[in-house]
Amino acid sequence: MAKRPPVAKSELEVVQIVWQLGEASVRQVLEALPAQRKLDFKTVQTYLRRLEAKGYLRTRRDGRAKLYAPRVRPDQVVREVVDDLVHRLFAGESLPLFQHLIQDRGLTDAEIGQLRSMLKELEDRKP
Amino acid sequence: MAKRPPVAKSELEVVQIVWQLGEASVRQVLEALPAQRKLDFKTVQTYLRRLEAKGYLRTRRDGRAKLYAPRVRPDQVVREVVDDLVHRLFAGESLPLFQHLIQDRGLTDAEIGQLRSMLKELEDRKP
DNA sequence: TAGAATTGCGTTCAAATGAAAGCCAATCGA
DNA sequence: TCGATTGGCTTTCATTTGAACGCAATTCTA
Repeated sequence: MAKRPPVAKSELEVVQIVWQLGEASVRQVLEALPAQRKLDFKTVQTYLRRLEAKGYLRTRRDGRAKLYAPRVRPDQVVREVVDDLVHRLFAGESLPLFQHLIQDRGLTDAEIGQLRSMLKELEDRKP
Repeated sequence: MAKRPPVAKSELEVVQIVWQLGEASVRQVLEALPAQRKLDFKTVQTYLRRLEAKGYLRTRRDGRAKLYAPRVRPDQVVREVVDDLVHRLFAGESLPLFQHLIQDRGLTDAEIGQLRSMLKELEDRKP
Protein backbone atom coordinates (compact mmCIF):
# COMPACT_ATOMS: atom_id res chain seq x y z
CA MET A 1 0.00 0.00 0.00
CA ALA A 2 1.22 3.41 -0.86
CA LYS A 3 2.88 4.83 2.21
CA ARG A 4 0.54 7.29 3.81
CA PRO A 5 1.70 10.83 4.56
CA PRO A 6 3.06 11.41 8.06
CA VAL A 7 0.77 12.36 10.91
CA ALA A 8 1.20 15.98 11.88
CA LYS A 9 1.87 16.86 15.49
CA SER A 10 -1.56 18.19 16.28
CA GLU A 11 -3.17 15.35 14.49
CA LEU A 12 -1.37 13.00 16.83
CA GLU A 13 -3.14 14.21 19.90
CA VAL A 14 -6.43 13.72 18.17
CA VAL A 15 -5.77 10.29 16.73
CA GLN A 16 -4.46 9.17 20.07
CA ILE A 17 -7.85 9.91 21.59
CA VAL A 18 -9.64 7.96 18.92
CA TRP A 19 -7.41 5.01 19.76
CA GLN A 20 -8.35 5.26 23.38
CA LEU A 21 -12.02 5.43 22.68
CA GLY A 22 -11.99 2.84 19.94
CA GLU A 23 -14.46 4.82 17.93
CA ALA A 24 -15.54 8.39 18.39
CA SER A 25 -17.43 11.34 16.99
CA VAL A 26 -15.94 14.79 16.65
CA ARG A 27 -17.68 15.88 19.80
CA GLN A 28 -16.47 12.94 21.82
CA VAL A 29 -12.91 13.64 20.81
CA LEU A 30 -13.34 17.29 21.61
CA GLU A 31 -14.56 16.42 25.06
CA ALA A 32 -11.81 13.94 25.69
CA LEU A 33 -9.13 16.52 25.04
CA PRO A 34 -7.16 17.55 28.11
CA ALA A 35 -8.87 20.51 29.71
CA GLN A 36 -6.06 22.95 29.03
CA ARG A 37 -5.96 22.17 25.35
CA LYS A 38 -8.81 24.17 23.98
CA LEU A 39 -9.57 23.60 20.33
CA ASP A 40 -12.60 24.58 18.38
CA PHE A 41 -15.07 21.96 17.25
CA LYS A 42 -14.29 22.86 13.68
CA THR A 43 -10.62 22.45 14.25
CA VAL A 44 -10.98 18.97 15.65
CA GLN A 45 -13.26 18.18 12.78
CA THR A 46 -10.61 19.30 10.35
CA TYR A 47 -7.91 17.20 11.96
CA LEU A 48 -10.09 14.13 11.91
CA ARG A 49 -10.97 14.71 8.30
CA ARG A 50 -7.31 15.00 7.42
CA LEU A 51 -6.49 11.86 9.32
CA GLU A 52 -9.08 10.03 7.32
CA ALA A 53 -7.71 11.45 4.09
CA LYS A 54 -4.23 10.36 5.05
CA GLY A 55 -5.48 6.87 5.65
CA TYR A 56 -5.13 6.64 9.42
CA LEU A 57 -8.81 6.57 10.24
CA ARG A 58 -11.87 5.17 8.63
CA THR A 59 -15.40 6.33 9.24
CA ARG A 60 -18.87 5.09 9.32
CA ARG A 61 -22.03 7.05 9.61
CA ASP A 62 -24.16 6.83 12.68
CA GLY A 63 -27.33 8.73 11.95
CA ARG A 64 -26.29 12.24 11.25
CA ALA A 65 -22.92 12.01 12.91
CA LYS A 66 -19.79 10.35 11.71
CA LEU A 67 -17.78 7.95 13.78
CA TYR A 68 -14.04 7.75 13.35
CA ALA A 69 -12.13 4.57 14.07
CA PRO A 70 -8.54 3.43 13.57
CA ARG A 71 -7.61 2.07 10.20
CA VAL A 72 -3.94 1.50 10.82
CA ARG A 73 -2.92 -0.31 13.96
CA PRO A 74 -1.88 2.19 16.62
CA ASP A 75 1.41 0.50 17.41
CA GLN A 76 2.28 0.62 13.75
CA VAL A 77 1.84 4.37 13.80
CA VAL A 78 3.63 4.69 17.10
CA ARG A 79 6.52 2.80 15.71
CA GLU A 80 6.81 5.04 12.71
CA VAL A 81 6.69 8.17 14.79
CA VAL A 82 9.11 6.96 17.42
CA ASP A 83 11.53 5.57 14.88
CA ASP A 84 11.57 8.84 13.10
CA LEU A 85 12.27 10.69 16.29
CA VAL A 86 15.00 8.33 17.37
CA HIS A 87 16.69 8.78 14.05
CA ARG A 88 16.53 12.50 13.97
CA LEU A 89 17.30 13.12 17.57
CA PHE A 90 19.64 10.33 18.56
CA ALA A 91 21.12 9.15 15.31
CA GLY A 92 19.16 5.93 15.57
CA GLU A 93 20.26 4.91 19.04
CA SER A 94 17.49 4.19 21.47
CA LEU A 95 19.57 4.05 24.59
CA PRO A 96 19.98 7.80 24.89
CA LEU A 97 16.23 8.06 24.79
CA PHE A 98 15.89 5.67 27.69
CA GLN A 99 18.52 7.58 29.49
CA HIS A 100 16.65 10.76 29.05
CA LEU A 101 13.38 9.21 30.08
CA ILE A 102 14.84 7.69 33.19
CA GLN A 103 17.09 10.42 34.38
CA ASP A 104 15.27 13.44 33.29
CA ARG A 105 11.66 12.61 33.74
CA GLY A 106 11.79 10.35 36.71
CA LEU A 107 9.70 7.28 37.36
CA THR A 108 7.47 6.13 40.13
CA ASP A 109 8.42 2.98 42.00
CA ALA A 110 5.58 1.18 40.35
CA GLU A 111 6.88 2.17 36.96
CA ILE A 112 10.35 1.00 37.80
CA GLY A 113 8.91 -2.34 38.77
CA GLN A 114 7.02 -2.70 35.55
CA LEU A 115 10.03 -1.76 33.55
CA ARG A 116 12.04 -4.41 35.32
CA SER A 117 9.58 -7.07 34.46
CA MET A 118 9.47 -5.99 30.87
CA LEU A 119 13.21 -6.42 30.74
CA LYS A 120 13.05 -9.77 32.38
CA GLU A 121 10.42 -10.96 30.00
CA LEU A 122 12.45 -9.81 27.07
CA GLU A 123 15.48 -11.75 28.28
CA ASP A 124 13.51 -14.86 28.98
CA ARG A 125 12.03 -14.80 25.57
CA LYS A 126 15.36 -14.94 23.81
CA PRO A 127 18.29 -17.43 23.61
CA MET B 1 13.70 34.08 28.79
CA ALA B 2 11.33 34.31 25.92
CA LYS B 3 10.47 30.80 24.86
CA ARG B 4 12.09 30.05 21.55
CA PRO B 5 10.06 28.64 18.69
CA PRO B 6 10.04 24.85 18.42
CA VAL B 7 12.68 23.02 16.43
CA ALA B 8 11.26 21.64 13.21
CA LYS B 9 11.76 17.99 12.40
CA SER B 10 14.39 18.46 9.75
CA GLU B 11 16.18 20.97 11.86
CA LEU B 12 16.49 18.33 14.55
CA GLU B 13 18.67 16.07 12.50
CA VAL B 14 20.94 18.94 11.79
CA VAL B 15 21.19 20.35 15.29
CA GLN B 16 21.81 16.86 16.56
CA ILE B 17 24.94 16.68 14.45
CA VAL B 18 26.18 19.98 15.73
CA TRP B 19 25.78 18.63 19.25
CA GLN B 20 27.85 15.64 18.38
CA LEU B 21 30.61 17.64 16.83
CA GLY B 22 30.54 20.39 19.39
CA GLU B 23 31.07 23.01 16.75
CA ALA B 24 30.76 22.69 13.03
CA SER B 25 30.64 24.41 9.68
CA VAL B 26 27.93 23.85 7.12
CA ARG B 27 30.14 21.49 5.22
CA GLN B 28 31.04 19.45 8.24
CA VAL B 29 27.42 18.98 9.07
CA LEU B 30 26.64 18.08 5.51
CA GLU B 31 29.32 15.43 5.56
CA ALA B 32 28.23 14.03 8.88
CA LEU B 33 24.73 13.39 7.62
CA PRO B 34 23.82 9.73 7.24
CA ALA B 35 24.69 8.64 3.73
CA GLN B 36 21.11 7.97 2.67
CA ARG B 37 19.95 11.39 3.70
CA LYS B 38 20.99 13.57 0.82
CA LEU B 39 20.51 17.26 1.34
CA ASP B 40 21.95 20.12 -0.61
CA PHE B 41 24.61 22.32 0.90
CA LYS B 42 22.26 25.24 0.61
CA THR B 43 19.55 23.37 2.42
CA VAL B 44 21.75 22.53 5.35
CA GLN B 45 22.89 26.11 5.39
CA THR B 46 19.28 27.24 5.59
CA TYR B 47 18.46 24.92 8.45
CA LEU B 48 21.48 26.05 10.41
CA ARG B 49 20.60 29.66 9.84
CA ARG B 50 17.07 29.06 11.05
CA LEU B 51 18.35 27.28 14.12
CA GLU B 52 20.46 30.27 14.91
CA ALA B 53 17.53 32.60 14.41
CA LYS B 54 15.42 30.50 16.72
CA GLY B 55 18.06 30.71 19.38
CA TYR B 56 19.30 27.13 19.43
CA LEU B 57 22.71 27.79 17.97
CA ARG B 58 25.21 30.56 18.17
CA THR B 59 27.95 31.24 15.66
CA ARG B 60 31.38 32.58 15.39
CA ARG B 61 33.35 33.32 12.32
CA ASP B 62 36.40 31.33 11.43
CA GLY B 63 38.02 33.02 8.49
CA ARG B 64 35.58 32.84 5.69
CA ALA B 65 33.47 30.12 7.18
CA LYS B 66 31.01 30.23 10.02
CA LEU B 67 31.04 27.81 12.88
CA TYR B 68 27.82 26.81 14.57
CA ALA B 69 27.74 25.69 18.19
CA PRO B 70 25.00 24.90 20.69
CA ARG B 71 23.48 27.76 22.57
CA VAL B 72 20.84 25.83 24.51
CA ARG B 73 21.87 22.72 26.35
CA PRO B 74 21.04 19.67 24.25
CA ASP B 75 19.27 17.83 27.03
CA GLN B 76 17.08 20.85 27.53
CA VAL B 77 16.01 20.63 23.93
CA VAL B 78 15.67 16.88 24.07
CA ARG B 79 13.45 17.20 27.06
CA GLU B 80 11.16 19.64 25.36
CA VAL B 81 10.84 17.51 22.28
CA VAL B 82 10.32 14.25 24.13
CA ASP B 83 7.86 15.76 26.56
CA ASP B 84 5.86 17.09 23.72
CA LEU B 85 5.80 13.72 22.05
CA VAL B 86 4.85 11.88 25.19
CA HIS B 87 1.97 14.23 25.70
CA ARG B 88 0.62 14.02 22.25
CA LEU B 89 1.16 10.37 21.68
CA PHE B 90 0.69 8.81 25.09
CA ALA B 91 -1.38 11.30 27.00
CA GLY B 92 1.61 12.13 29.16
CA GLU B 93 2.47 8.61 30.27
CA SER B 94 6.01 7.52 29.67
CA LEU B 95 5.55 3.85 30.38
CA PRO B 96 3.88 3.10 27.07
CA LEU B 97 6.84 4.62 25.37
CA PHE B 98 9.20 2.31 27.21
CA GLN B 99 6.98 -0.54 26.37
CA HIS B 100 7.11 0.29 22.74
CA LEU B 101 10.86 0.76 22.79
CA ILE B 102 11.45 -2.51 24.53
CA GLN B 103 8.96 -4.75 22.88
CA ASP B 104 8.79 -3.31 19.47
CA ARG B 105 12.28 -2.21 18.73
CA GLY B 106 14.28 -4.77 20.59
CA LEU B 107 17.49 -4.25 22.46
CA THR B 108 20.90 -5.82 22.37
CA ASP B 109 22.08 -7.62 25.47
CA ALA B 110 24.51 -4.84 26.14
CA GLU B 111 21.71 -2.35 26.04
CA ILE B 112 19.64 -4.40 28.41
CA GLY B 113 22.53 -4.44 30.82
CA GLN B 114 22.99 -0.73 30.68
CA LEU B 115 19.33 -0.15 31.18
CA ARG B 116 19.39 -2.32 34.24
CA SER B 117 22.16 -0.36 35.78
CA MET B 118 20.41 2.89 35.05
CA LEU B 119 17.43 1.57 36.93
CA LYS B 120 19.52 0.41 39.80
CA GLU B 121 21.24 3.72 40.06
CA LEU B 122 17.93 5.49 40.04
CA GLU B 123 16.65 3.37 42.89
CA ASP B 124 19.79 3.75 44.92
CA ARG B 125 19.67 7.44 44.58
CA LYS B 126 16.28 7.79 46.13
CA PRO B 127 14.66 7.10 49.60
C1' DT C 1 -43.33 25.14 15.51
C1' DA C 2 -39.75 28.51 15.31
C1' DG C 3 -35.62 29.39 16.68
C1' DA C 4 -31.17 27.25 18.66
C1' DA C 5 -27.73 24.09 18.36
C1' DT C 6 -25.12 20.41 16.06
C1' DT C 7 -22.80 18.37 12.23
C1' DG C 8 -21.00 17.67 7.59
C1' DC C 9 -18.80 19.54 3.71
C1' DG C 10 -16.24 22.81 1.42
C1' DT C 11 -13.11 26.85 1.96
C1' DT C 12 -9.89 29.96 3.77
C1' DC C 13 -5.76 31.87 5.40
C1' DA C 14 -1.52 32.99 7.55
C1' DA C 15 2.67 30.95 9.26
C1' DA C 16 6.02 27.24 9.25
C1' DT C 17 8.56 23.85 6.80
C1' DG C 18 11.25 21.45 3.44
C1' DA C 19 14.10 22.25 -0.07
C1' DA C 20 16.52 24.79 -2.74
C1' DA C 21 18.29 28.85 -6.36
C1' DG C 22 20.70 33.30 -7.35
C1' DC C 23 24.27 36.31 -6.89
C1' DC C 24 28.52 37.75 -5.17
C1' DA C 25 33.12 37.76 -2.75
C1' DA C 26 36.96 35.13 -1.26
C1' DT C 27 40.17 31.57 -2.36
C1' DC C 28 42.49 27.68 -4.24
C1' DG C 29 44.66 24.78 -7.70
C1' DA C 30 46.93 24.45 -12.18
C1' DT D 1 45.97 34.61 -13.46
C1' DC D 2 41.84 32.43 -14.56
C1' DG D 3 38.39 29.50 -13.97
C1' DA D 4 36.28 26.36 -10.47
C1' DT D 5 34.81 25.84 -5.86
C1' DT D 6 33.15 27.35 -1.57
C1' DG D 7 30.48 29.89 1.48
C1' DG D 8 27.63 33.78 2.95
C1' DC D 9 23.58 36.24 2.40
C1' DT D 10 19.07 36.95 0.39
C1' DT D 11 15.13 35.26 -1.81
C1' DT D 12 11.89 31.88 -3.58
C1' DC D 13 8.33 28.66 -3.66
C1' DA D 14 5.26 24.81 -3.19
C1' DT D 15 3.26 22.18 0.54
C1' DT D 16 1.75 21.31 5.11
C1' DT D 17 0.10 22.79 9.41
C1' DG D 18 -2.64 24.95 12.73
C1' DA D 19 -6.69 26.97 13.32
C1' DA D 20 -10.74 28.29 12.10
C1' DC D 21 -15.33 30.20 8.90
C1' DG D 22 -19.79 29.84 6.37
C1' DC D 23 -23.63 27.53 4.80
C1' DA D 24 -27.02 24.04 4.51
C1' DA D 25 -29.26 20.24 6.40
C1' DT D 26 -30.87 18.09 10.59
C1' DT D 27 -32.30 17.68 15.06
C1' DC D 28 -33.35 19.34 19.72
C1' DT D 29 -35.84 22.29 22.72
C1' DA D 30 -38.88 25.99 24.67
